[in-house]
Amino acid sequence: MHQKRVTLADVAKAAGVSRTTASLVLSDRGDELRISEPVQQRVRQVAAELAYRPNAASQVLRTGLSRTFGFISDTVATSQLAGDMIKGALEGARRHDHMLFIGESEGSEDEQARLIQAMVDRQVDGIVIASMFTRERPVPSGVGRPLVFLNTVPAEPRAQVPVVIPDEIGAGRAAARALLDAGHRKIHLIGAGPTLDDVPPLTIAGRERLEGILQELGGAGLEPASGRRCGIWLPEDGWRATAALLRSGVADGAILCFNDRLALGAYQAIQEAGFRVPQDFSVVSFDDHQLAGWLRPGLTTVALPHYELGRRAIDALLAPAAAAAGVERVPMPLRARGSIAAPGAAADAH
Amino acid sequence: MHQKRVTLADVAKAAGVSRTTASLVLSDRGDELRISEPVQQRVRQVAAELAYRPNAASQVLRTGLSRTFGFISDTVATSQLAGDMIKGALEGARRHDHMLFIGESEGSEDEQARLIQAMVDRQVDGIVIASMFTRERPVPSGVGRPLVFLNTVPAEPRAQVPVVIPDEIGAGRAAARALLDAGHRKIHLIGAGPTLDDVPPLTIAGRERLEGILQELGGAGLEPASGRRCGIWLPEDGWRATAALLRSGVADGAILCFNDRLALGAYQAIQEAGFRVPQDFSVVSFDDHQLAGWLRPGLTTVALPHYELGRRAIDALLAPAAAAAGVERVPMPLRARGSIAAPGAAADAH
DNA sequence: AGGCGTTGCTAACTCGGTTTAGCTCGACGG
DNA sequence: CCGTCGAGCTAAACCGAGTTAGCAACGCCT
Repeated sequence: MHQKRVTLADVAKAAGVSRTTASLVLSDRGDELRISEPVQQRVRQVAAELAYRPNAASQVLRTGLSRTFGFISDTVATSQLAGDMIKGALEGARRHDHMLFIGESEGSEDEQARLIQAMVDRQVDGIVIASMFTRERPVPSGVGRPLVFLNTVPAEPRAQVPVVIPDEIGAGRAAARALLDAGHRKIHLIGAGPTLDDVPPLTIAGRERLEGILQELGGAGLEPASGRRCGIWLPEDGWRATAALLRSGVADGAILCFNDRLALGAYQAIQEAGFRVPQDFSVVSFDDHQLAGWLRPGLTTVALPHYELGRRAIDALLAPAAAAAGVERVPMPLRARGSIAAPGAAADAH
Repeated sequence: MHQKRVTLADVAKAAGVSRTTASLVLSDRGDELRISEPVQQRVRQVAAELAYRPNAASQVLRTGLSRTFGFISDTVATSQLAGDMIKGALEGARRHDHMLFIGESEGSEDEQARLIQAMVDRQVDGIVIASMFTRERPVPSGVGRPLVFLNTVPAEPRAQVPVVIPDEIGAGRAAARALLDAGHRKIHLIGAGPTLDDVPPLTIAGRERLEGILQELGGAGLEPASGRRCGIWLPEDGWRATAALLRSGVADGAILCFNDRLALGAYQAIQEAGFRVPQDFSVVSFDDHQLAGWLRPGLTTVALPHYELGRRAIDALLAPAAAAAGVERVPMPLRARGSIAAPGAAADAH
């Protein structure tokens, strides 16, 4: 099956030159080392005719550079979000003419260590350690290659690792601002809040989104009208919290969900209670899950820039160490769809 | 940054033996080539103390085996389905102690050729060519490595490529059977049908699912009560088709959607028209998108076994060529949730 | 004529493993 | 006392590139 590959020696022989000459020409150092133009042309032509391709293993062995990156995430399958992050990383790798190894640690430090080891054995030029939701992780030691944390914050405060994370505080502000701009003053939080103490544990996104929200509301002299913390942010949690909110007598206003899955639950509860989005309730949330575009009406949401995150993480691997160390916050853009209306829209319509 | 790695020569010197001996011991050929037990122990201990790791590039160069597979899909990000497939492939690779390169061709044959080239340059031991929805693709030539088509059918009928695809016909039967078993006789198709001519172009899944449905209905002496072909299978298409169905006067029965996104649209149309799932309409579909578990009621759907597909594709890469050539159909299991009830359930409830 | 610089190319070493062929030493048989 | 055999190990070749040091031929200058 493995047919014989054409080697540099084959090209050299066919072109009637030494391996050295062939190597120099094909790595574009021919001019630098004064190989005559006719010889260069001949070598190039022969190489093309024989469809010569250098053996990467050999280049790696000699140069120590593999044109390869590693990408380790704690879980790949959670959603298309992970896919987008990988997609961004792939594009980043492509731009630098690298290939990408991927691995999944399932959250296990042992498995992660195994993957790092396997990648380092293969001489990767750098490794991205990614999480699917923003959280703290210890920095693996003794890797000996450039390392970047993606959507992940080093557990050690003074760690010298470049970090790429979404700007969740800005996102919180943007979500709140969208509702304020529409004229809303009664804003109910689903997922966390109303105060900074009411945040699910371990989630950095939750805390920072809430910070941003409170900042922006505070700037307008407001506080959340209510807030309900959910331990996990699944649709059913959003449904439950929203149903409780409606049962408490709230009949209109704005609902700010901490992610799109919660918002799906909110939609369901609102519809089941006979209210409508956006006439009775404006809804806004975070993530820009694929789902957001599928709901009726489309869900306005602050997008997690997964693609950008992936791409920038790869770029950070190649940045000079001095420039790279530090936290890069990638902006989260608002995706306006149809779930926000001015308050009182339902009354106006009558 | 790249600290000096410990090499085999270092281990050999520290253990006071030759590189040959160290190599033999560490590749477990020590007994075979009669290296004495004390020497073996010393070599192993020194290797462990120095944290010796063989340089994969060098092994690849010598042996031609890289312990690496390639996985090329046409698109990664479409949904978590792709993620599951990759996850399965990762698990498959892990079991064989391989790493996984991934690449995305975006549907371009040129880009795919580039990726194959880059992977072959890196001496991968095999390549999986995957599609995110089942379709025909030409078989790349001259790869010189084992190749497996995943969720992809060779355009050339006589191509010698192992193929791993989901059993869509069985899935069609299972979906229809689930409705028949609940007592339904009036089954409306959303996405394709009512006859085999009414299938969106290029989608093998559509044709085969329909075949299975028609087979199973035919076995019960039935035909679809109606069928609506949709060019694309997005929620909005499902919403439009279902809304049209309801406007035509249909007020109860069973709706069989060709995928979960269409089913989401169907849910929306049903709810907006004031009907309920499953009391007025039973709904069943295909894919087991994450969404299916989030809907209220949960959507009963025939799952695409993406994880299994990915895993088996990797296994097929390592199967002996004779055994591997041919089509492997992976079963699609029914995920029963709450969207199917007996017909007339709404009337009974009154 | 001899020395010097330039042009154009190559021999030989290197990376870090695997593998083949063979060497050395002691025991044993005849 | 010599030859043979097996145990236990190693020298050296090899995989396919990149890289360093330097050689041969030629022209030019003095």
